Amino acid sequence: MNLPAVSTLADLARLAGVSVATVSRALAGNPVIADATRERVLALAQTHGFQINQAARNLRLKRTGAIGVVLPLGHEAEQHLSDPFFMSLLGPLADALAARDYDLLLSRVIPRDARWLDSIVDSGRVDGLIVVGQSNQLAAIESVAARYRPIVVWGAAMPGHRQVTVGSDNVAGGRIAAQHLLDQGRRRLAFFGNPDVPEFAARYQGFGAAIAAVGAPSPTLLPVHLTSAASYAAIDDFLGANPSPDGIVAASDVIAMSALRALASRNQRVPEDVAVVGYDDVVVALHTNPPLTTIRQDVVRGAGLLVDLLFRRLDGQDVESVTMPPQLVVRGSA
Amino acid sequence: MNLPAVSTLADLARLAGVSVATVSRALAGNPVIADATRERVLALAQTHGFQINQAARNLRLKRTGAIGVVLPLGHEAEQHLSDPFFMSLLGPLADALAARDYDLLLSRVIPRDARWLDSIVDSGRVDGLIVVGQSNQLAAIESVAARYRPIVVWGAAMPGHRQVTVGSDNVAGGRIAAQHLLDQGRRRLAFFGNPDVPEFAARYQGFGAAIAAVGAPSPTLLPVHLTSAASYAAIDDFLGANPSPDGIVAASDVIAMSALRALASRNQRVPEDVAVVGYDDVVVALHTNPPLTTIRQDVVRGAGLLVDLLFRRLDGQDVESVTMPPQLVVRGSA
DNA sequence: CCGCGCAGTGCAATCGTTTGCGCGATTGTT
DNA sequence: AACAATCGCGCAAACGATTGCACTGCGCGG
Repeated sequence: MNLPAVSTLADLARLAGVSVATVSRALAGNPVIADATRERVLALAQTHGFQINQAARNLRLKRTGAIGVVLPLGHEAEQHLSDPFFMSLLGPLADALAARDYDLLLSRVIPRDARWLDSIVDSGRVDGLIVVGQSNQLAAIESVAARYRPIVVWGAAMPGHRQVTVGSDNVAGGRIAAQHLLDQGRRRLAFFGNPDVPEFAARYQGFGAAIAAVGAPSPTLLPVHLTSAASYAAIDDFLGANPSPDGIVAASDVIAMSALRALASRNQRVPEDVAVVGYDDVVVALHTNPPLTTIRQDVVRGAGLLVDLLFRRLDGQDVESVTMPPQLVVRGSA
Repeated sequence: MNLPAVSTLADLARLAGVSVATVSRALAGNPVIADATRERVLALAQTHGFQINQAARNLRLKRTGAIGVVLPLGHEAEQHLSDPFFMSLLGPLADALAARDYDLLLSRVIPRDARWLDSIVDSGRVDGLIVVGQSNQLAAIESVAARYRPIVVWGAAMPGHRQVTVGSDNVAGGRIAAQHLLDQGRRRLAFFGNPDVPEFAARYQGFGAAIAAVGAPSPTLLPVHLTSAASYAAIDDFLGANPSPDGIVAASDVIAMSALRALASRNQRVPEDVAVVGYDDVVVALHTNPPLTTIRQDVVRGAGLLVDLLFRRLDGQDVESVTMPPQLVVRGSA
């Protein structure tokens, strides 16, 4: 069958013997159209594989039909790919946006000046923005959030800030991780991670609180960077220069993996000599040796919430940041 | 300064005291406009931060301004996030497309029927398609490529096929990996990976050829799945039921990591008892214990080439598939 | 001095949808 | 039976940019 391509409402209107306006309303499910007419139009659209022209639609509706998803690479600009955890948010985000008939416009940005976010917002290419990770760009995000409604952020909720965030309860996560180590009788604990990143700061805070609560010695903080090479070097140096802790909480699984490697190279057994807890439960956490005990964040739910809140904001609603409970996944490393 | 928002060509035209047409031409750099006029318009656009309305522009130009990037999840539909290697292509792709002023529309698809790709192509939301990974969808891709020009694929070049591909030379990669093991005197080799995936099949082919060339015993093929859980189980079963190989080439780093873990649980030392070579050099390959020896593919160059070829096809040019040389990265595991 | 060419600009149609408004036909009310 | 209140649908004006064509002056050759 070689049907003539029907690519516009006008084509469809001609076939159905009605006006363009009627076709438009029929497809939109506008109840003012008679059921019989609607069915006829819908059937024709179906058989001819009609797809509406989004550009025209968006123009008329004064929207772009796309949501920008931006990955700020604030720390470690030289690293050309971002955190595996953030990448794992991407898939679920794509799905959640597709479900609402919005496109996902990906851009990853190395912030070079203070106005990088402004220029994305003002580009007019997106109807809203999802920022994945606060990185060290809290101020830039905050300044945009103050003037631009449709923006939501994956990260830590900061009291007093205007940005709407979705994230797991990092304080609780840090506390749970520390508690897991304390429960095993470990007392010489260390935290590996850069507290300039807000999420990490919160994890460190919970970590410290749990330790203080049981009166254990105050922990060590090693502010390692996120690139593999740098973090490994920092950790290796640390282990060489200090008496080894008997428990480590890493701010991310990638850091935890660096720690595992550094410990192995110094013949420290995990978990016997040193227990290690990661954070994120990225796919490969299962594959380390030993498999990584870690704090899981629910990316699917997180992605759903991000999209949900974003559209509520587009609707003009005022919404609250959401923090989800993290979950301890016990494997071999602690 | 509180300038009135200048959001359309008409606004700008009013300010410049010219017509909309002139502004349009000035911004487009059309040489028919007097230099003085062009400069004036450009200056005004600059100071008022004018951004052209893409929806209107795209409608008029009958294009969408977006390139679809699709990740087919053919094998292992239940896995909700795709291969870390493919994710690592995403960033460079976003950059390369942004450089040409195209948006990157992300969609990941679990192929449920034979026409999943057709429906993306016919949706009219994109001007072209980049398919990242052939998965087990070679036929579906081929059938679309036969009727739709602007599509390029990351994967293996298949002689006689119509799809234009960019990828590393998987046969060479497999050969290099095997050769590296053979050079160490290892002879009882195994390949872990599902040859239904074209890239993997090519790697296996090169692997086998290198072994045959030195007259070593013919290798074992274990067609493991890509999900972590399944691959670990399959490898563990295999190691339990068979005499252990002394060298393993995995079709991907993720599989290699499963292998490392399974070997560790059976107290096999790596690389002393068994050497393991991975494929892809994903970020975490550096963090395994021992660090993974692997075959690196150049994602940045690959992304650039994909975009390049795609736009050449959009231009109507005929282009050839490109295969890039892979590179052995020697670390601790082999 | 007339007319022709050309540089520079404006007019208006066009891309495909959405939607306020108006109009005829049908139905319901007294 | 007359009139009002629906109901269903079409007309036409947007949305904002691009572009073929027409138009206005000006310089210049004949």
